[in-house]
Amino acid sequence: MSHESPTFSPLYRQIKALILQALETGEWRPGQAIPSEQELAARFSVSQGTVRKAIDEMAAENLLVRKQGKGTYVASHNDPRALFRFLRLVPVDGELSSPQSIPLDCWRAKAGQEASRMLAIEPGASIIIVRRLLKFSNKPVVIDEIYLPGELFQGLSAETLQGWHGSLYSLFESRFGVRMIGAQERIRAVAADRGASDALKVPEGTPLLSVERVTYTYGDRPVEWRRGLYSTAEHFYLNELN
Amino acid sequence: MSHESPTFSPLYRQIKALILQALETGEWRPGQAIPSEQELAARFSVSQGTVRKAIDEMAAENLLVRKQGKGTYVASHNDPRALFRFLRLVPVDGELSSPQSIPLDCWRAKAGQEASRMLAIEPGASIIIVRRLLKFSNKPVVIDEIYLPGELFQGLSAETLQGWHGSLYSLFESRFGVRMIGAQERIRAVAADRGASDALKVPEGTPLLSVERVTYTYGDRPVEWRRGLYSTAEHFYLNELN
DNA sequence: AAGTGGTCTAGACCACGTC
DNA sequence: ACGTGGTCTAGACCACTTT
Repeated sequence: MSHESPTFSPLYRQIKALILQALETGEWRPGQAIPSEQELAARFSVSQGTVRKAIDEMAAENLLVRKQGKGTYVASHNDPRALFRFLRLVPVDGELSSPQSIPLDCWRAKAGQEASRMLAIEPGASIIIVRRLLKFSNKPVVIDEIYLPGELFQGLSAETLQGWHGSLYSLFESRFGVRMIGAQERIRAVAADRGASDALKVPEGTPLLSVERVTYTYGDRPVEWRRGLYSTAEHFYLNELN
Repeated sequence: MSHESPTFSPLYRQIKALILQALETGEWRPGQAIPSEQELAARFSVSQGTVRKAIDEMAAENLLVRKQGKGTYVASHNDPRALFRFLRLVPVDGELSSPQSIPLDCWRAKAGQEASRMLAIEPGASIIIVRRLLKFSNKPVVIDEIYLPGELFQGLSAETLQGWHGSLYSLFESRFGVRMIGAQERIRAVAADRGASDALKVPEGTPLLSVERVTYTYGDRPVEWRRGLYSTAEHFYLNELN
């Protein structure tokens, strides 16, 4: 194996890229087991240790999940543990309960300047906008406005959302084959306007968390842009720094 | 090597614990190089690969920093790269500039209920309280109130803070031997009270981010509790979700 | 018993930084 | 030239799950 200098990429990263590619093309689907390390080693003609290192990195990135004695699985948003990876909201006191997602609106539009920049699509391209409410213990806590590229989410409608019980990302994954694997959130404090005050049942002007999120799929391609307003009277945004 | 079942801990974790212990006792200090993998392998009578795996984990936890060709170093808050690991504040537009820390007050007190719970010390134990302002490009952006266990930070005074140029954590590390290695932040939105409005030069009632942080040293021991109020007019809190 | 991931070892060689 | 971390291999054995 020759290791040419400027573009040197170790073997295990090339293997990683190949596995990634198989995930992207849907050869192995979320929730399913991928082939064993031995099989992959044979397939790619490398040692098991090299496959192992590739998988190690992907497990650290939450793309794969290892289960000793069973196998290695493609991570899925159907797994309830995955929910709080993207929703870092915790009640001030009391147990961590699962929220209920209530779709309010869903319509099509053309991408404006901001949406086109955030989603890396042409201005004027088709987008879908979803507004939805998140309730914890039957109390409204988050109001979200979500922008999706129309091309990837063809057929998404209010009815689709109504009929789905589970997280949005598990819907996107199951119905549209779009897997969210990372995101960047920009957080500020804002005053509740009329709309937010109505939806969240708080007085106008109440300080709220504004959480702007760009979500990425494989290859760091942005596929969702959303803005959430969080009522932090009884919840807070929890962040671990390591 | 026998691997008794219920309390089984792999060898590389035991090595990790030993290295951790050496860090804790100050055998190797922040910024310094630790012995080479070969030396450590000899010292602990294991293979280099086992030491390597222990160090891998500690590098992933930002306790050690590997530098190919040079050696492995103890992570330090003197390293300017470490600053934004704990200060996730980014200007809306413009370059990422380093903030200026301006100490306002520093006094001793007895731990109340909340401080004693957060710092895991006895109620009534001695604590030190610091108030300080953070300026970016000479504009006030963050006002912090910081609670420290008096026992660990004996001799910390307003003069100490005045004379220090660098981050607080690099001061704590250099002068008091206390290394911050992780933290948990609870974020909410609040309205600026009189004090915050004065310090941050914003109208009373302006929505601000309230960031409560508990910071941990080795062994997950809490050693700092602080509350910051962030003005998010020209900055936002940036969080990466993976 | 068989198959999976997890650990541990030993040795060879490569890439990087320093002397 | 030398020492450091980084990669790759091959083989042995352990722990966990399923058959």
